[in-house]
Parts: sequence; C-alpha cells; structure tokens
Amino acid sequence: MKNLVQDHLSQTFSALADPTRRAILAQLAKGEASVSDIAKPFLKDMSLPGLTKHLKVLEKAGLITKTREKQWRPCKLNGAALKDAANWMEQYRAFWEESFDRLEEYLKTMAPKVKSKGKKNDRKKK
Amino acid sequence: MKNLVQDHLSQTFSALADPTRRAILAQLAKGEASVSDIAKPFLKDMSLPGLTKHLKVLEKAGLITKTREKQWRPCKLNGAALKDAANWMEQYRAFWEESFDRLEEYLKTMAPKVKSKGKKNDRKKK
DNA sequence: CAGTTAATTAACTAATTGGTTAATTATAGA
DNA sequence: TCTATAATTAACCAATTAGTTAATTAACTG
Repeated sequence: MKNLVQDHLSQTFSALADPTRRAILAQLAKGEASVSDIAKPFLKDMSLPGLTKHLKVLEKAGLITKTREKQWRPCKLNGAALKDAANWMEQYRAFWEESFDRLEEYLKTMAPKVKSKGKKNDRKKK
Repeated sequence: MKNLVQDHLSQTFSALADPTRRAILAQLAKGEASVSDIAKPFLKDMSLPGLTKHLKVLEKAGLITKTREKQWRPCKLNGAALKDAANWMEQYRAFWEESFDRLEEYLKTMAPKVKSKGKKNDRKKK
C-alpha cells in the first residue's frame, strides 16, 4: 500500500540483486543473444517462463533492450543503465580504500568513551 | 522453497535497493550515529521498529556495524562491504563509457539484418 | 525504586518476488 | 495448411519484504 513505483536507483540495484540476472548480464556482455540462447545454461534449474520474468526485470530496469528478429528476440546489454548505480557507489570509494588505516587511526585518537551518542541530541543534560 | 540463503553480492545489492537504506548510509558517511539519531529524519514516514528492520538488513549485509554505548547503539558505516559490489560493477565500466560511440558504430557496420539470432544455434538450416 | 529514554522483539498484514504449469501468440518452413 | 520453434501470458503458489502496533528489555536518572 505504499511506494507503488520504485525509484530508478532502487530498480537498478534490485535487478542486480539476483545471481541469475547477473549471470544473464555477464552472458550479454559477450554479445547479443536471443532469449533461448540466454536461457540455455539455466534450463536445468529453471523453466523458460521463469527466465522470461528475469529478462523482464532487467528490461524494466533498462539494463537490457529486447528487439525483434523474425521469431527471435535478440537482447543486448545496455551498460549505460549501470552508470547511475556506479556513480552512487563511487561516493563511497573513500570508505573502502584507505579508510581502514586512516579512519581507524582517527577514531583511536578520540577519547574512547565519547565517540558518538549525542552530537545534536544532547538535550536535557541540564 | 529455494535458495534459502542469498549469496553475498545479492545481499549487498538488495540492501542497496531501498532509498531509506541508502539514505541511512549517506547519513553514516558523515559519522557514527545512534539508532535514534539515524531514525530522526525518517520518523515522519516510518515507525522506529520499521527503521530498526532496515538497520538489520544493512547489518546483515555487513554495510554497517552496531556497537553498544550505554543504552545507545552507535552504528557506523562499513565501506569495505561495498568493495565486492563495486568490483562487480567495474567489469561493466566499458559498457557505459565510450561504448555509445564505439559499439554503436560497430553495430552499424554490420549487415542490418544478420545481427544475431544464431551464433551457436544455427542448427537445422541444412 | 519509579520514571524515562533507547532500542528490540513479537505478532500480524499487504504487497512483491520468484518460481511453476498450461495455454497462447508469432513466425518460419515444408 | 500443418507443424515445429520461439517466446510470452495467465493463473496460481510459497516465501520474502516492508511496514504496522503493542509489548518487552535495557540502561540511565532523580
């Protein structure tokens, strides 16, 4: 009953949050492929309609585009759709590089008891 | 009835696939904060237990760590948990950079009708 | 101890997700 | 036209997600 439509970034990340879908993207990174080409490696684990649903998720997220070629539906990777997600992650790069040393060191220089808690919430101490 | 445990990357991406959780990370990027500090901007839209659940998702994904400080639970961002996701995305960088020009150009040099379809699936043409 | 603040847990619910099988549509080819 | 292949749609189901309210745990404070 809430938030019927996902924002763009959420849609991208949740499309990526599935190993089957990431595998599909990996395959398409090697070139266009039809639905049944894509499906082939998965058909031991999953039905074709199951796979079709995954493709639909990827398509709605803009990560792939499906075209028509006779009775086939060649899909291709649309890497541009990863741009925003990648930019979002980029903001945090500093937190997985060098942050270990620098941030840890910084925290150790602080009084070990007063690290957080208040900051903007110290009211009522009188 | 399947796949009871998510793989690491899926867990990371699905943790990121929610605007509330991304906002929490953004706030923690500015420094440690207690649960109620974090909650404050969201309490007009969501109950505290609702927020606690989001924190639990982030914690399980390793994106934050919760410690204890008297009756508070200071949380801090664990940027290292984004590393694998960022590396995964990195594989596709070529597809959102330069790919527009180069790949489009490449595709246009091909015969416009024979783009895909077969490749490993051309059987039965005799 | 009584009261207050911080946070979590429990129990419930509606919507979404990820899968299925069966049926249907679309195209090609003999 | 009949048949085979390609793919989607429909209808259904179980599990998960994201939220709620109410109750509970934990720690401090006067």
